[in-house]
Amino acid sequence: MPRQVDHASRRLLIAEAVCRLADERGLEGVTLRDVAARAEVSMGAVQRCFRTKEEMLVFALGHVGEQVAARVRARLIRSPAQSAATALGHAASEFALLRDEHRAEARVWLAFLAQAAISAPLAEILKTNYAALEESFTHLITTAAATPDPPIPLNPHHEARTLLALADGLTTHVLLGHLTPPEAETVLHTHLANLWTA
Amino acid sequence: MPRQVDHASRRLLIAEAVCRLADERGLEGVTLRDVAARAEVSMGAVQRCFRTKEEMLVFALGHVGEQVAARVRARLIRSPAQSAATALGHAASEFALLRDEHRAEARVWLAFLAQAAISAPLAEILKTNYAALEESFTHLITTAAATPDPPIPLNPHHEARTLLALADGLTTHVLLGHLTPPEAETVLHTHLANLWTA
DNA sequence: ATCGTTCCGATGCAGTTGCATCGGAACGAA
DNA sequence: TTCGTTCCGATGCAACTGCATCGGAACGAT
Repeated sequence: MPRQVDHASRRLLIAEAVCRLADERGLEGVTLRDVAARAEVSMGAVQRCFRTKEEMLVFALGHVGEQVAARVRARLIRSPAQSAATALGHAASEFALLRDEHRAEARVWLAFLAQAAISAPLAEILKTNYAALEESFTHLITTAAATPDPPIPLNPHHEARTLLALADGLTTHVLLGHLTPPEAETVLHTHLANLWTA
Repeated sequence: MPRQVDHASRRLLIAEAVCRLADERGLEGVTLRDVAARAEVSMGAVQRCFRTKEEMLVFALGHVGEQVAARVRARLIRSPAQSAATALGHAASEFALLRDEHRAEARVWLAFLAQAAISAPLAEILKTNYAALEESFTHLITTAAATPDPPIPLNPHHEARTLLALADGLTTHVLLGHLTPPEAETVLHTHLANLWTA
């Protein structure tokens, strides 16, 4: 066996570079040369890891999706939630990428979102991610609605969709500067609060 | 006075071409040559109307924004609303671009949204558009909340923001195929219905 | 008819792009 | 060590990009 290289970790390295570039200049500013430079590998290495540019982008999007999902999960575990309702608040707030330190991630997400409207493979990945998130939210809402006495009559699946769309919209509006992160946070939490009092 | 050309209408013609291309291939697939071909003018003509490509894109975005705003306005006038509440429902549904025939417009909107995260001039235009929409919604909500007896205690400005973000998120999710247009429509209208019963 | 101005379309150009190619370095097996 | 395989980095290349340029067509004033 000749020289062997850890492809998996190199792919991750490249995906990170793609994200940093997408954050700075948008997805159309991502070129193979720049990615290679940013990842501090040669272009040849990039080409060996991914046959085409699109393959690289698809992998990078998958990576971002996992990061977001992981953060939501981590948040749920870290604060084991006095109640499902607060857990839901934490998860939604985490997903909405409202905090400044997630601004880069949010921009990458938006860039991929727009690209997915054109590229079917990207859209497929995003759909999978959204479906998973929707299910998580549905589950939390179901629990939260059943907890109090009397239970709150809600359509969990439906509310999960609402929450997901609202969070996405808020992320976008914060990125544009139409809302500030605290404003968006307020909107999000008021919406959740209204759920339990409706 | 030598040969004169209607610049304004030509700019509109070109903006339309930009939109059709952005719908098909995304904003990064929009090149001066293709725009010229699609608008059935020469590249020279495009260059005379807009000094740079960015200037062209900015104008095109302004055009789209006006179209959307005009549709919302038209909808409000066409059905002079038995109540402010139903008027709001119509306006929001119009803005969310959920119907199939607005799919192209929604894709263009999303493409510009992503670009605006990179380009300050584009972001400026979008912010203006959103601010105007937010004010319209605020006004409608104020009226709707004051109509019944007793009045409904709401923060109109706040609810307008929520509605705007929700509509945007729904548009995105429909474009991705995560939701179908009817599903999104249901989410939107349920949210509105909950407003008046909260 | 002639002129002067405005506009047009074609072409040129330097810079980038994604991808293909290839000689040689790196490394494990013998 | 020697060989065989795998990987690497540089380079090449055709296509495409936005923008500049320019000769001439179109057209109103004279």
